[in-house]
Amino acid sequence: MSAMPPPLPSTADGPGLSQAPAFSPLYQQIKGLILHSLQHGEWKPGEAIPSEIELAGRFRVSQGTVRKAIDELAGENLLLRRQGKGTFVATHAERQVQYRFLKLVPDSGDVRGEARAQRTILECRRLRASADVARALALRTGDPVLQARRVLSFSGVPTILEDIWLPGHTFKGLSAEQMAGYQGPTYAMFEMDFGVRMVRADEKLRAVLPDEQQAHWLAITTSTPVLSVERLAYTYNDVPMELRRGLYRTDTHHYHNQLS
Amino acid sequence: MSAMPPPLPSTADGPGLSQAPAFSPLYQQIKGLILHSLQHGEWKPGEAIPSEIELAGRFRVSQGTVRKAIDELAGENLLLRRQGKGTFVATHAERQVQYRFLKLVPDSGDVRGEARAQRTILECRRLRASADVARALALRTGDPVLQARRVLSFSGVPTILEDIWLPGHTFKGLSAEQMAGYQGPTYAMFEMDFGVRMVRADEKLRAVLPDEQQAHWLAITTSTPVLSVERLAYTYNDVPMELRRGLYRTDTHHYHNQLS
DNA sequence: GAGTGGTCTAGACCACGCG
DNA sequence: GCGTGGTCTAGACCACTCA
Repeated sequence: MSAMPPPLPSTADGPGLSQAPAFSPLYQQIKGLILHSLQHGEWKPGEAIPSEIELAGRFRVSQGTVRKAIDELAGENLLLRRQGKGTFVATHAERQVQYRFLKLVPDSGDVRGEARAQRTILECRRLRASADVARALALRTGDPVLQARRVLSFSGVPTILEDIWLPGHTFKGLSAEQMAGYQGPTYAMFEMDFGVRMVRADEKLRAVLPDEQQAHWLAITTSTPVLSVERLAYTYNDVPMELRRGLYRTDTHHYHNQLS
Repeated sequence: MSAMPPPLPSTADGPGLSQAPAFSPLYQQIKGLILHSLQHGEWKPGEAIPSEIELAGRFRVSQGTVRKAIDELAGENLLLRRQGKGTFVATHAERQVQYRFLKLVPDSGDVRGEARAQRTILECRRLRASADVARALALRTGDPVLQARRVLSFSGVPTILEDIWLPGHTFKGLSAEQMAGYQGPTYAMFEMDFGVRMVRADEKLRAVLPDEQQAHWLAITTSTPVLSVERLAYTYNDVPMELRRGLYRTDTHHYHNQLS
């Protein structure tokens, strides 16, 4: 006999969901439901989601349970809590967390807001996925993909040369003008124009020598080592959505990583 | 009139602590107290700390408040929770999180437990801090420091060459035998023998060419680019405790980084 | 079965932002 | 002054570990 009636004892489901396996705490199920709404664009990047109390009512759970679900989503940078205002869908357009995935910083001074990058689009075309690109993006070889090549310069110095591959299906209609013209992070443009939000990414780093062409675009010699950065970026649910292969000059910048 | 008497209204202090500035939640103060005990070795790495209920009693707060403090410390990898068993002081000797700070992984297969590193100590001596080393370790130029140089090999292939600088005062008596003989992570040895636990670190990465000597130890040519990794590791309270300058071969391995 | 961490609830109050 | 998130409490029950 329980003095406090738990509306959803153990693995039961009020909101309309069921699990088979081990045991899923209520707040995890709530988290899943919120995640589902995020994926399906019920609330757009930058917008506020309903208040904790309202969500608690909707899901028939206590505010504390909703809170724990939101806490985790905020910890994963999917939501952003602002005391006194509400909880918001995170976006790459935020002033504070702009270029969250770019770990290259100038050797002197850490002020990233200072010298903003200038973009030069060298190429932007649609083609068929090669075997390795297809594998990375979970496509089939020959599927349509978009490829862009660009140079990022800081204070007029070309510093990053990168190739970007995107699934052609999702990014239908992306143009060089769009890549060049948008003010702010490219990932913010992806959110605005294609409803695709990059949530996390894996990077593989290597030291390499550039070939003739690469050296040319970076205004260095072929005997200047550069940092090769291969990034695979994911949207919700661990779906890979972008492959990037970049070369970073590290004579005036360095790649900064925080371990904990 | 409050129906529930909060023993420490707002910024008051039960456990014996006071703040001047803005406003410090109770659980933050509790966190500080636990942190203090960790720093002063009240509980050693690997040991269990008192149960939540016991700590709640000691600090005269509710279990929930202690829980939130511990949650944050666990999130920072200072504590490790194990359901049914207790909460433990984190250590670099844990099987699962061994080499947590080493981000170099073999290109094929991610099984880090497989091919364990073989250490070769090339050098281990005491000397006086140069200006840059002193600045990094928050010492004064000329202060005693320990310096070690070693090669890490995987499957017999020399892959990492690194120099390590440590404050001579704290690591008095560290010998080459100790560096070479210890089984397991070097950071675990630091915990055991010197009571120093590395808690977080910053790394700066660059692509460089090795000089003659470096190339020799890594069994490569001077025209093979390598990854330069400068690491500054901190113990509790953001006190810098170790400077490492490593060169990583990236022909068979890569530096893996997870962004989120 | 005792003890530990993990979940869930309900309710009170606080800090913050904004009209 | 209201609404939002943030803190704190007290208590019940669940899941896990180990003797």
